[in-house]
Amino acid sequence: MNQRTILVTSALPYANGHIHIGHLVEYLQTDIWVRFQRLRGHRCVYMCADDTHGTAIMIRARQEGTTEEELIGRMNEAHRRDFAGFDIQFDNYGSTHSPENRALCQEIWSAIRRAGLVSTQQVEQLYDAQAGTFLADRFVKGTCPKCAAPNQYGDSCDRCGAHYSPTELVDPKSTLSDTTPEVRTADHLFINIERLHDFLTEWTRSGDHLQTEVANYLAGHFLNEPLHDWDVSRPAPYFGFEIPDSPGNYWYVWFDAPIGYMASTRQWCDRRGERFDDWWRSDRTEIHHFIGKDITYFHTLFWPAMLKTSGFSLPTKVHIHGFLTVGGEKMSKSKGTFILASTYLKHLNPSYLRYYYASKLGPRVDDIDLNLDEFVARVNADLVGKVVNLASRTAKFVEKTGLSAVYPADGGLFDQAARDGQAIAEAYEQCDYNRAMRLVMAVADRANQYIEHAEPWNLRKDPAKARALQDVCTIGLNLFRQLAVYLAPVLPRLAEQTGALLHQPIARWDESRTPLVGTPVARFEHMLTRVDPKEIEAMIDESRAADEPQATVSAWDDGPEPLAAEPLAETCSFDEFVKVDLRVARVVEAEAVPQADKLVRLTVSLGGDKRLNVFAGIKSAYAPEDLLGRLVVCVANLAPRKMKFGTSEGMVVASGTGGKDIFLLSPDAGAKPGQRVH
RNA sequence: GGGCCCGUAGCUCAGCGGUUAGAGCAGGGGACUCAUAAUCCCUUGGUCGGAGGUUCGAAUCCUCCCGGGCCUACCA
Repeated sequence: MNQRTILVTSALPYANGHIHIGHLVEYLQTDIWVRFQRLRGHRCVYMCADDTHGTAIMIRARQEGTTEEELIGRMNEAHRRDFAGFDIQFDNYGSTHSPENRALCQEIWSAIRRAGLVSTQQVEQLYDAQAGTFLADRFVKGTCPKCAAPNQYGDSCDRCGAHYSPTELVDPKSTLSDTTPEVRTADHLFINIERLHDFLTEWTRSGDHLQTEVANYLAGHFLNEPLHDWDVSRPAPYFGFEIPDSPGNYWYVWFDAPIGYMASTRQWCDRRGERFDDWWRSDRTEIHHFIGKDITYFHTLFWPAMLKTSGFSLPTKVHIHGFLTVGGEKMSKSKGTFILASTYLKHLNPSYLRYYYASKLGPRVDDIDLNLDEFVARVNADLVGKVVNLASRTAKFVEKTGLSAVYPADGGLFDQAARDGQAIAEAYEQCDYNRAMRLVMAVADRANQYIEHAEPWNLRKDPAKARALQDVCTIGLNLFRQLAVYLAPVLPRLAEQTGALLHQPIARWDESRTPLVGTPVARFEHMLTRVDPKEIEAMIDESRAADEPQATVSAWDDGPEPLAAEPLAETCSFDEFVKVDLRVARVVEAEAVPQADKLVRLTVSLGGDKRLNVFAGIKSAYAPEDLLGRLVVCVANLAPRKMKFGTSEGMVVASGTGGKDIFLLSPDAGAKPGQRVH
């Protein structure tokens, strides 16, 4: 067999969230395919990375009071951990926020420039002056200009379905700062992709690059009319890479994200001493992308166009899968079906999900459903009842003797299963895993029938039939080993356990064609336990519980704006905190400072005869007479500060943005002046 | 609003123009007891979402309708 050289990618998960079981459909589908190719003896590498750029990351970092780099670094670690927990094995897992990616973006961008495909066009957009950022449609809310429904997003109305641009909204508000955004115009850079129209028409239709339904979809929806220019830049502020020949503008996240596939490859090449061009500029290397149907457009039109223009290899195939539903419905946080990878791993064995998805996945774009009852039934019946059971019911009879020295007559069972390997391999190759699993289970059924018929448990009773017993178990274990080979892409752990049981590691698909004889057999240990439905319940409960704090927050309807407007300060140690001596104090004198716009002069008592003279900038919100007698919290050990009107010996703490929007803190009833706030 | 996909036995799906529509699981009956109450044999069960049409012939092709799912809304 000719050895193929194959580069495989999965879509880059966005650094804005954790991996959940919906994501895993894709990474498991890809990992199985990669493992299959390697088992077949091909050279196959699997590249992935985090997709880290864009407005959403920028805003989230702000809301969490952290930097984008810290946020994406944390997510990168979490993603790697989750993938590893599911035995998903990348050759390299990088980040789009890497020097390699920046360099490749630059290289591809230059090529697109040289090809004369870039133009500058003015784009009108709402701008939030307080947050200092342009607003995507979903960051603007206002009243629908058609039906006057309040609280509608900037693009269309949920109530009447009207379409409009965010500039048409009545009384628009930024969801970031709750201020009224202004209309601003900015220059954006566009790629004239229409110039590649003929190339794309040809590419999408030829060479099995796409599933037929995808090719038809593109032909009927995009390629039947001129392609719009693609807006690939965003004005500052934007978390991403600044475009070197267009200062102040950044590459749109969808420009640099797919280039992340290449950047990840480059990191791997540098580490392994490989030549990058052997992978991305070679006719001999196949490139396979696995993606979800939602990002079809980017991977089948823009991406090939970018690669073509910059002289890199085009994808051999873009494999597109559907989405996951749970119990026939979209994953739901409140129903507990929005299950994070990490939550799953706390309760269940990853092999279960690997097998279950394999048993559901086909080569089409169809959605797949995770039915939890079926999940239990499939795993228990197929994996434990049929497959593992084969070893379980034969291995112990040959623990002492090992396998027969010569493979016995088995009525053609082994040969038939070896021949089935062909069809199973084809199914894997086509990503028709559910067909592959059905074929494998048919082999398992025949093997169980054979054991049933041969009755090793009766042979065992007669010492004269020891030889026959050994032969029957040799056959049973060899059929089992074939299954382990066929399932190895899906269940790498089972393949390893089988290797250990029979003292012969499974490394090649072709090992399913030659019976193993004469080897010792290790003591049998359970390879996979049955799914306990209680664990599923516990997992669902935990997923539902994870949603509850959020539900509480939303019930109070507290918006994220204040925190966004003033991000958290850097971490402060306890020692630093205790330096600040906060005390409960009573206002015993209060007078406005006539010459000052904002100041009120207070005398606060810390109990006994301890008094502090404090100037507070609260005139616009509090009348001095209303303050007399009330309790406040003040910073009592603040260094005195000389002001025009006297010396301020402390600070009265308050929140708010200023003006009428100032709120003094007061302790609950019972607090006494002079008590420290800890 | 636009679009894509699906609707075949209780459940999950295969079949995608041609003999009486299949599988696994579940259900019912039996066998076995080696095995993680696993396995084996037999068996019940469907007017292929609905209505039209094309055809000698349709679950399979076309149209419409109904039901479900999903995506999309600085981009289509």
